[in-house]
Amino acid sequence: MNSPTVQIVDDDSAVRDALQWLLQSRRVASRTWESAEAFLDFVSPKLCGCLLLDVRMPGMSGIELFDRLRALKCRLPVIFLTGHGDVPMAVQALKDGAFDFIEKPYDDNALVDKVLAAIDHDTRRSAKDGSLLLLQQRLAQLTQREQEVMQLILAGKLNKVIADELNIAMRTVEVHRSHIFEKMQVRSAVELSQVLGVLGDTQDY
Amino acid sequence: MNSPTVQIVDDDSAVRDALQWLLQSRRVASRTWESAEAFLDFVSPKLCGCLLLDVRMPGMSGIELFDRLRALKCRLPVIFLTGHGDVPMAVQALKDGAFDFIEKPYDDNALVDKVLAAIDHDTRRSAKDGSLLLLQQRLAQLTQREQEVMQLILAGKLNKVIADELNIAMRTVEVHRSHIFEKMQVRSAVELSQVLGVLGDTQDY
DNA sequence: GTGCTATTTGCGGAAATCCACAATAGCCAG
DNA sequence: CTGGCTATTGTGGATTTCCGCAAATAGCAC
Repeated sequence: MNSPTVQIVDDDSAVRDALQWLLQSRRVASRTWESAEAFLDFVSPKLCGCLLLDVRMPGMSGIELFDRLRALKCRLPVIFLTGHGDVPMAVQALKDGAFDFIEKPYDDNALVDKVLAAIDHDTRRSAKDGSLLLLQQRLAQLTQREQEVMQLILAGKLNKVIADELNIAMRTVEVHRSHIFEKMQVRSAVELSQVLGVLGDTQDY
Repeated sequence: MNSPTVQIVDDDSAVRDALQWLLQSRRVASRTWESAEAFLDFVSPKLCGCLLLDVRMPGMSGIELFDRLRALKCRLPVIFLTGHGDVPMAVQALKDGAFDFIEKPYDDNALVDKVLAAIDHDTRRSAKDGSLLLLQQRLAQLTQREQEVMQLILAGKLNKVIADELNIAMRTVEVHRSHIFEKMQVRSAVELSQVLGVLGDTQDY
């Protein structure tokens, strides 16, 4: 969809311009916002790249915006910018999943490096999310009954046992079984268990 | 093995005593060290609990000790203590896997909470490591050939195909297969794939 | 050499899976 | 009401898995 872009949110136009100029000089696309509210109006799950976010702003603070974005499931990596060396805040932000926390004045090269790292991280995450989504779409194709049967298959139960537990004929289980394999695009219960295995560990940083 | 203990490393005896007294008053076991070197001599993989570590010390710094511990695969959660609000250092430490980063002067209750959280984290990690170790011990029981066969089973291949690829009789594959299930204490290829699935995601914080 | 383990193979049968062909029944949309 | 989807079941056969019984070869340790 979109190409990786750095979203810059800062109330100080001088900072916004400096950042945008810096990134532009390194061939990194960016877009600026003068308040958390303005960006929040624009935010969409399709965004990719990263977010350069000033902590202290009139109105909604960067930290507040960060919380809102998390609530909105926006997974954009966030790099905080702050002029006030606040260790507890930095620690909390990172523990809450912020990608980085930089003090102003910042070093140009260091900042660009961190931005590039964040973009790279987001690119990888998007790819992972993509295959995860594909998997979930396949899962969604399964009918209710098929999902029930699948659970029992993954529990390692024999068709005979599954038939018993669901009070249906073994033949019916066999039919469901083959439909499940077909829809999930696997050829055995082992493969099924493996492709579904990655669903458990959806972590970030 | 050991009961959870807080290892306190600080060159200032007043700080050491204050921390130990504080923890003792909350019924948390602790032990103190006056230098990174002293602790490093004592460290063992059996330790559990957490590490309260002063950043700035004569000789080896807390950060240096932290690096050494990581190299030694010591998984003890580390809470840094520092008197100098250094945001970049805190950020780097957390990104490197430190559990927390606290500024002096610290709030007693907040510090104890973080210590308890770290101990809790370590306890969970130990449990996870334990079952992981058990799994690896079982894996180690498999002979070379059995491991080869297991790989192919996990690739979803039929016994017939496995026999072809290894240039052995199908019956041999069947024997290996049953030995594998027996040693790994599972009753089907699906279960096998599931118990081995957790091996992929050995992460921390 | 003897004993132990790993690796290999064959035979034969019980049990389970996979599948094509065929059919019944309920529900919902056009 | 007719066509499509879902769920269900049956028959019968090909293929595969699982397993006990039996046994041969090779390497390694005591």
